[in-house]
Amino acid sequence: MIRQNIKVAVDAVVFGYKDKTLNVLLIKRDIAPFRDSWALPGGLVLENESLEEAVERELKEETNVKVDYLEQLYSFGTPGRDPRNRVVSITYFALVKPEHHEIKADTDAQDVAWFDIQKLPDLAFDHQHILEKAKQRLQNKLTYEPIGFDLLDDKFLFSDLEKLYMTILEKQIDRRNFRKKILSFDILEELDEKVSEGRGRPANLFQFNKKQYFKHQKEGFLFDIK
Amino acid sequence: MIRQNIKVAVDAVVFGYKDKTLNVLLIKRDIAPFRDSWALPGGLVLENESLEEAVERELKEETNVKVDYLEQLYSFGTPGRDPRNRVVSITYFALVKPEHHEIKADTDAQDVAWFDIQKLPDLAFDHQHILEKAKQRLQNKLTYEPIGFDLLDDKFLFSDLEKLYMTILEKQIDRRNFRKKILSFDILEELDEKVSEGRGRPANLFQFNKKQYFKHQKEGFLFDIK
DNA sequence: CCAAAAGTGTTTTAACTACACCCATGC
DNA sequence: GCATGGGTGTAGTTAAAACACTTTTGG
Repeated sequence: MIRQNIKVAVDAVVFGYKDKTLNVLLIKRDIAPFRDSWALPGGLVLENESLEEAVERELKEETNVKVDYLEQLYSFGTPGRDPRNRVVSITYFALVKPEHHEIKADTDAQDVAWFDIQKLPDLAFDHQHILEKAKQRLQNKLTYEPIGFDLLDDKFLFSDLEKLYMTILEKQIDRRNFRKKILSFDILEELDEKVSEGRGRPANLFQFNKKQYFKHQKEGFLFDIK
Repeated sequence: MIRQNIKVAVDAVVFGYKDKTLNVLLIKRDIAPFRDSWALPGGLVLENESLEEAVERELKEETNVKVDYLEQLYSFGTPGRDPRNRVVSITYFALVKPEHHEIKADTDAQDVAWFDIQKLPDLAFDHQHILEKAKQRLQNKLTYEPIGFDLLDDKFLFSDLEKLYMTILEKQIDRRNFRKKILSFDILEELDEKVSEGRGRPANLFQFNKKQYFKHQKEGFLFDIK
């Protein structure tokens, strides 16, 4: 067998929706290279864990975050992307709901923080590039899968969902058409609870019905928001 | 740094369209494990080549095929997927035009062959699973990117394109609506050449105009076939 | 009663679907 | 002249886009 000394790592782009903006979870590196730079959470895969287990372990260790949605994003393996050794990184795309935001730095990290996607610091390695790819995935995915609900609290206002779509897709959306479209999918439950934001007419809370979504999906229904 | 002994490989799912059927390029393994089984072409990544270079090299070595389209598919890394060592495989999705079909077995392979996707043998490792994923990618991609042209000769009949779509998407398509739709994209050139298939009215040859496609794409046009 | 956000319907426009007959050639 | 595949248009239906006023609350 050919002698090969390539390391395998995982990195995660974790998105959270806070204060009406899209945020990414970053760690401040405590070791060289790129010491004191901000970077995506991640690290080497252990001998006997799956790739997903590696991501979840690293996220727990480095940030104390447990994600609500996780899927593989892309693998990066250009020689030289890590100045120490050849490292192939399998990257993941993750979403967390606001209530899980009890972040805490730990292993190999001096600090952990959420960054508004519009106000990012310089990132270590090729992490800027990875983040771009993740952002595109998020934008695409939002239009054909109901992943927006993994960024909101279980109970949410329709206006929050709408703002989330506008923020992430970076465009204006007509309130009436949007509401009509989403409601026509029959995947939301309107709760008998109203919330007042302090001013204006109180709004109704809604809840995503995942079972209903899977049921409709099996019957051939396609979630699709332009 | 943590001791880690995971190998990094690449594997490719290469699709070709022959005799009005969708085919996959497979090799017959000449070494253990799974000796004499059919498998996807691929192998370990060398120390100083990129992942794409590794795929292209392995395809050249094992099958003598040079692909017309290549993109990353997915990475598989479950412990135990290779009985020898832990191997993480970064898999690729590739398309070849019919004229490049001069396949030839070489390194580590007793044989190379095209298999009709409907008549596949048992595959080594988790290659069946990888192939499923590739097939889904092909079906999806065909509807929102003009990759069908990478499976046809440079000059083709409209009926070939139509049959290709029906074969891959596994459904009937209305000839008139399909032609109308594709032509409305303004990405095909109708050539002044007719071809007779032996019987029936001779048909016109068409050619995909990639420049025109990129131009329209920049202007916001979206290729989309239902 | 004023400001602020929530809630709601109709009309116009564009895209998709369904569908059938004539044409050019080889034998 | 007949069998075979190639080429074309229209009407009906459905989904998307555009658009403005009324309601409920807090201060």
